[in-house]
Amino acid sequence: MARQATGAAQRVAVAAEALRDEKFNARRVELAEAALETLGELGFARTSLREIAQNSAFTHGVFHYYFSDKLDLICCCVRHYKAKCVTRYDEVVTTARSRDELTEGFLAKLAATLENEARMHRLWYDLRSQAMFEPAFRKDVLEIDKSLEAMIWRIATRYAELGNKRPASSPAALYALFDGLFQSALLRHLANDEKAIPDLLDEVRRLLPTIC
Amino acid sequence: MARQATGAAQRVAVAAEALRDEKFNARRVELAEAALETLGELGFARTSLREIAQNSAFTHGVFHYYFSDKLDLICCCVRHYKAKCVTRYDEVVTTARSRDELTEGFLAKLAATLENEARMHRLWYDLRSQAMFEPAFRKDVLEIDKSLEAMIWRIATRYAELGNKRPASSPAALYALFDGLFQSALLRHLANDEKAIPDLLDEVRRLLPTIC
DNA sequence: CCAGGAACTTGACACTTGTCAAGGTTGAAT
DNA sequence: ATTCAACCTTGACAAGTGTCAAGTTCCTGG
Repeated sequence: MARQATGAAQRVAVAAEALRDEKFNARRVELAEAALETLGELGFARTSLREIAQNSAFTHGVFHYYFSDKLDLICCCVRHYKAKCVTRYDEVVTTARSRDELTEGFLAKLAATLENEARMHRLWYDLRSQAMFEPAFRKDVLEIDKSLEAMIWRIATRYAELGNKRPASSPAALYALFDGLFQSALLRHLANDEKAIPDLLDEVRRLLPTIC
Repeated sequence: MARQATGAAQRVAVAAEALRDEKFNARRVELAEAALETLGELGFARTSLREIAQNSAFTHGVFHYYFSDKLDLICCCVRHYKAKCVTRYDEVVTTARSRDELTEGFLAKLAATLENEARMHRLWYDLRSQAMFEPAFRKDVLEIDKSLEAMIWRIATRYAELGNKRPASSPAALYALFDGLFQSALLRHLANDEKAIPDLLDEVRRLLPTIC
């Protein structure tokens, strides 16, 4: 009976802890999301915890309550960013019924991303560069890179499938190609180059038929 | 005669000033080169002027004598870096007498660069990302990017020429492809992935015949 | 209702940062 | 030999940094 009571109490305790953990994690994500605002605005090098706090509804102390240090916070940001990014084109891929439909859907999303989420993406490129210096970032960054490669691969294989073909290059090469084009377009777009987006779209439109 | 004397004096003064300018610029380059050491080691975000000074033969004050501020110094670094980079493959391109020779020469240089100059290249990617946040960097970075694109294009056109063909893609796409592959390989290499370099070489070897 | 702990705020700390002014050193022209 | 400007060093300054400990508020279980 004592044992049973203990068992029940333990179960309750475990459940309570799980709940607390969940709440804790939800808060972490909230804070990470707030941090991403400032990081996207200023970049890694110029962003301090106090600046993050000032551009949010939180005080700078909370961040130390939920994160062991600055790197921990930013790692959490990077991981959170991933979840939002990696499925961006999946709807287009699954709904497109022809090559043209897929092409147009892809291009439209590409343009919209470049237009509306430039800040988040420049942060991604910033953090990926930071990973070359800071080992703590590497695991997460490499993982996200793999996910993005898979994302591109899903598009390419579907595109090939719709033409009864198979992609002519490896996943790595295709990702390198599109990532390189996007990165260059992003920089030009941020430098107020009006032709950045149309040039990217033209390039991709021309390229798609040649990769399969 | 007074006019002649003035003219001569002016010519002397102009020459003296030119000499002074040259010396001044030479010193700037010296300082920039010293700064590149530390920047390559720590990255833009973690590099301070004092750190740069401590890892060099100079005191931190000199840097303010020769540069108006930190951005000025780093811009000078970027510009100086460019000159060293952009001609890396030119010898291979001009001496190669066959496709195979060009391929092997290119791959060898690629591997050597990744192995020996990883620090300089991660700095380049860092600064290119910084340019997305810091307008002051954009002009130089975009210019260097163009030069690198031209460098890749020289390789591709020569490779095509040696097979009596023409490149199948645009300069922008080819640069995006190789830059993307290199960047990914660099990150993996820095993360101690032993397969980073061989994987890159395999990929490029497979890719080259398909781009022309 | 109240004790106690979780959640959060505040202010202080030790340190680093970019910048600059005041001074020293050097070398060449007079 | 003196002078003067170019060159460089030094030390100080204010502003900003990450971190943390002490205190406050709030909420929930008993």
